[in-house]
Amino acid sequence: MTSVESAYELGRRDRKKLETRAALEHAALTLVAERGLAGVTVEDIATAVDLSSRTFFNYFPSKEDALVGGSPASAAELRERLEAVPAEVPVLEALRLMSRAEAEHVQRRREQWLLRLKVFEQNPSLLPRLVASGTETELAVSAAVARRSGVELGTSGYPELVTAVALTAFRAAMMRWSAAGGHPALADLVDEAFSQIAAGLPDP
Amino acid sequence: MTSVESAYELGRRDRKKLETRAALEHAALTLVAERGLAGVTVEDIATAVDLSSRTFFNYFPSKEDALVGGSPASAAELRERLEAVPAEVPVLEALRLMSRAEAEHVQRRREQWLLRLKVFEQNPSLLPRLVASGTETELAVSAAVARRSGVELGTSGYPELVTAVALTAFRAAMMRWSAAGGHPALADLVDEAFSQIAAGLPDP
DNA sequence: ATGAAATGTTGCAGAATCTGAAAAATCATC
DNA sequence: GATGATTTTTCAGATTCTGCAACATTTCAT
Repeated sequence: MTSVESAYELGRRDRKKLETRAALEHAALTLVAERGLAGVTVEDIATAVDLSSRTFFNYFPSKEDALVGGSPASAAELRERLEAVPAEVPVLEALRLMSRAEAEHVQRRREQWLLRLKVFEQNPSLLPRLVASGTETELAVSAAVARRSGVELGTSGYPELVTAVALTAFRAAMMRWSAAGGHPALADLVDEAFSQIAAGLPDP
Repeated sequence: MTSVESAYELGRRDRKKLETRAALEHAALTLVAERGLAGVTVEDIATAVDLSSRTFFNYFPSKEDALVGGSPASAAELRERLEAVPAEVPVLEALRLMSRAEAEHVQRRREQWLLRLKVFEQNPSLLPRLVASGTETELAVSAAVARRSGVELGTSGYPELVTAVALTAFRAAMMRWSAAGGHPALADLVDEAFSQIAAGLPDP
């Protein structure tokens, strides 16, 4: 819970910064959910939070980035979660545990994530960005996987492959979760996906 | 080979269109490889092919889309390749065969794809787009998978998962191929990735 | 061959995105 | 409170992208 604890130690300035960022994210999501991606300008979003549009760009490089928001977790957090799993645990299982933890984190921000995923469904051009946020983390995670499995990055391709597949499974579970209105427990869907993968994805 | 055969039947107009499109793609790739993404404007690209920038936008909605080019294959082509595989073949194996065919197609355009992948490595902000181009196809393929495996889309999540994992494996193989300078046969790398997945991604 | 229809290309006007630089407001600290 | 650091704002400007109308080329029927 490093991130939460350290939040207590922030001064007014940084607290406001986080607030502003969250407010912009929220405004962007709700506005785009209402009017669609093309129906909302950065100006609109900024005005909704009573800020100048230039300030918006101090927080996000583009309109789309505000919708993606902070990635589900920072690369560092995921890596920590992975490294917290004992070394005897097989790699895929370790990635499952990491993903479960992440799933619970997402579920804690249930409403926000369902809104986000809904926006993404309605504006498919955004989907790439969602994957993009994973791109940075994918590197960090695959590096950790390489260390754990004693394989060098860029040789066998194993760390890259397991990592990519694991994150893909996580994303698939999120989509399914969203499509089901967020009713099932996301962690269960994650487990299910990993089970199928561990079994080699046999015909159903 | 439907696409090739039908290409013979194109009139001058459509032939020119394809040429123009390819020329724009090529110019975009080489220019960005030289100067970086930010160092190239749409104006530059259009001028390099002696077209107005307005015409550029008749072909591609954005600079980035010109770099991604036509996806490795159209969704329809992939679906056809998948449907060409006998129904008795297990789903994952069918997807492997489909990916192999695609790999050979990419290898036939070796230089172009290596350049593209190099540009993507140098401009990580583009990576999402590469995956994006897969997004459309992912839908078509998962629909075909659903039909083949007799499962409805959006219920078990199985078609979506296998499809996503298969395309991920393909992408991982392409990255590895690119990192290795395009020397190994892409089809072999694809096979290897699918083997590991079929085995449940055990520790190496 | 010729003319009408369809389609491709271009220039222009204009909205929206995004960046740099400097002034103005706000916050931290002493 | 005064001082220094950070954030927000204003402003100018480059670039991206879209609609529209004019013009050029290709296609097709005759």
